[in-house]
Amino acid sequence: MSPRLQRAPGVTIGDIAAAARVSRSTVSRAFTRPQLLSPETVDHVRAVATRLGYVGNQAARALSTGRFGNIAVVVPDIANPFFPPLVRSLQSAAETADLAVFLGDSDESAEREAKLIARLAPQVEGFVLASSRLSEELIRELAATRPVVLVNRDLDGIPRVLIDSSGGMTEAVMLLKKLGHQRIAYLAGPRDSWSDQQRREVLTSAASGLAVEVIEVGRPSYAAGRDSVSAIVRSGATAAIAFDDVVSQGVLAGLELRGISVPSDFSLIGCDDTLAALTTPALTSVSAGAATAGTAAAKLLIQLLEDPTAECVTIATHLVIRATTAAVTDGAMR
Amino acid sequence: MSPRLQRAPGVTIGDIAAAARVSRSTVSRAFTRPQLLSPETVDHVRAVATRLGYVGNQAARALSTGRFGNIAVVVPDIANPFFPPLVRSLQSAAETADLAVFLGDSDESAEREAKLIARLAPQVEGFVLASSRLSEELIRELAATRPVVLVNRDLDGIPRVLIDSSGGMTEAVMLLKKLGHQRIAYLAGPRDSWSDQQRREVLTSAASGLAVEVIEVGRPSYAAGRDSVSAIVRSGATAAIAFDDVVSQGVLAGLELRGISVPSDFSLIGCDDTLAALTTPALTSVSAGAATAGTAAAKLLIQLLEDPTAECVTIATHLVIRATTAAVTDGAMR
DNA sequence: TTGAAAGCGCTAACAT
DNA sequence: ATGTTAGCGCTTTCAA
Repeated sequence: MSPRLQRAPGVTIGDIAAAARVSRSTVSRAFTRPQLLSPETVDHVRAVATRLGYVGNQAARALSTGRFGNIAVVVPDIANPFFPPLVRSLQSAAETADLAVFLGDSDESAEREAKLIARLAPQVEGFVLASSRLSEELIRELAATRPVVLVNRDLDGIPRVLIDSSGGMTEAVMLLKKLGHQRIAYLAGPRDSWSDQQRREVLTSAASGLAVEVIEVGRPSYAAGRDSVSAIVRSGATAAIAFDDVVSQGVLAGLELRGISVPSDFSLIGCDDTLAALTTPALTSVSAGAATAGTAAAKLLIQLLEDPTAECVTIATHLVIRATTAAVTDGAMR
Repeated sequence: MSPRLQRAPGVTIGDIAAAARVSRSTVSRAFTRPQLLSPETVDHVRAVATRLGYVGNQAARALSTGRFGNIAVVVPDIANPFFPPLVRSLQSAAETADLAVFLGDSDESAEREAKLIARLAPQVEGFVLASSRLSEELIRELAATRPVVLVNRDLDGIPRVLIDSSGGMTEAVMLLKKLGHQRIAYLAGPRDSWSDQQRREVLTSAASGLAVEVIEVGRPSYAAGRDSVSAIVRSGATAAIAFDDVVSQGVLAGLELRGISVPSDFSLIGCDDTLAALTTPALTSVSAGAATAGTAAAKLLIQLLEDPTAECVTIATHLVIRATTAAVTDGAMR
């Protein structure tokens, strides 16, 4: 049976007190500190509350306790397929702890992110900042005020969930090497993205014996990927790893446009495994477990709310091989 | 143990009043109704407030005014690519009106949706319910309480944004007919989805001279689409329209698996245009303008907050032709 | 084990 | 144009 929705005037503690013939403090205690009451009283009050469809007024509670029961998650672009699974699992975990979640979309802008945070700050217990574009200074300033959990941003001393690309990226490079590729391209993501920085590093260090051409695509998008193909061709690479699956799809389209077939003429690997399993051909991708990260971030924040001790959670990645990688056929792109 | 110590250290109106040597109401008015005050007073108070780093306490404001400055958007599944663009544009429009937005993900469950709503209700001005799974009764009960805007749910008298598939669906059928198809399949969505109901109706009425085979796939997913291919083959259809792009991708994969090429052997059309433009091959799809709907819903709700008059906004769809449709080659599937 | 009463920070009559 | 006062719904001393 579905819970009843709150009625227009709102059922207050006073209403319950009257109906249950107890004082308002007793009603309050029945919910917040039931151990102080006799079990019968607790049961009775709760039964009445349920019957009346009582839902605590968070604003009033917050005013009294300073706790809001809300958290906020801020992302650069909820339409980027990396974030929805993260937000989804985040909200699910928050719900379990009876926390409501605000969503902020900064549109990849540090300025909008700051505004969003300022707007939300007065009514949330804490923040989850995913792929934050904010300056380190601003983040530290915020973190000094209230619990903050970072996702894919590595700031020492601030609780964070890091999706460690190194495993998957290394596997990707190894695979490409094994398949006979000698020159590969990396379609790089935004400069201020921690994930991108990490991927660049891993790539160059794992690529011994392999030439890596870094191609900047700016804001990662399908169009950016598609348009980067001329640069890829120019580089002479026979395989590419893209910053994410969206870019990867764009590259795929751009290659097909030029008559370059994947995987027979060219091998392609994406990252994050967001679109990869949902497309035809299915994309080889570095799986990032965004959903896992969302849950981890929520749990970390919830824990932080009680015990403000910094922590860092790392989530491993691995390569998921699908239809877009193959051995070089004649050693070079046609 | 004093929970009050956890309250965020904040500068209050009282502090400003003392520092500025005016009453608290003057301080309040300097922010909410400055036209009632002398310009000098306003400037002075605001200067002091800024110097002290004053940030209004939303909870207190809400408790006093009954206005929260928050709205909530509830979706069945934020990971479904239809919703992120909607939520994104919704939040953007809300931001313009200085409204913060809560996100609820009901996981396709009416019960969880009701819980979410009950939890959020005491701190939001209004709701946007996208593809709500709630019973009509519960929705009406909620709508009696506070402004509610429905997306893709058609309840008379309740403000709603309807993405009208009929235009796009008709175009799709016409195209298929023109291309020489005589028997097409419709991969149907969830029974309780308004969009699906509308699509079925349009399909059967627009398909004169065309045999339409309706194939139920249950909860729309990639796997469901892929697994429905045997039924498609059995039906003898040479083209298919899928309930959404995710199903469409699944069908595409299933067809390729059986050696049936799209579009040379089979024509495929998706709906919603979510994944369609981001994949290779790009998918022909009935564009649904989810982002437009999000903006429309936000605007409708904002308008409703001032003038509670019901309204219904309809958003037209059209067919976007991409690489997955073509004329029948030999009149039947190989 | 329960009740009475004092605020939390703010806004909005009602005064002046 | 500005001050005074009374709450909003809840939690939490302090009493009983």
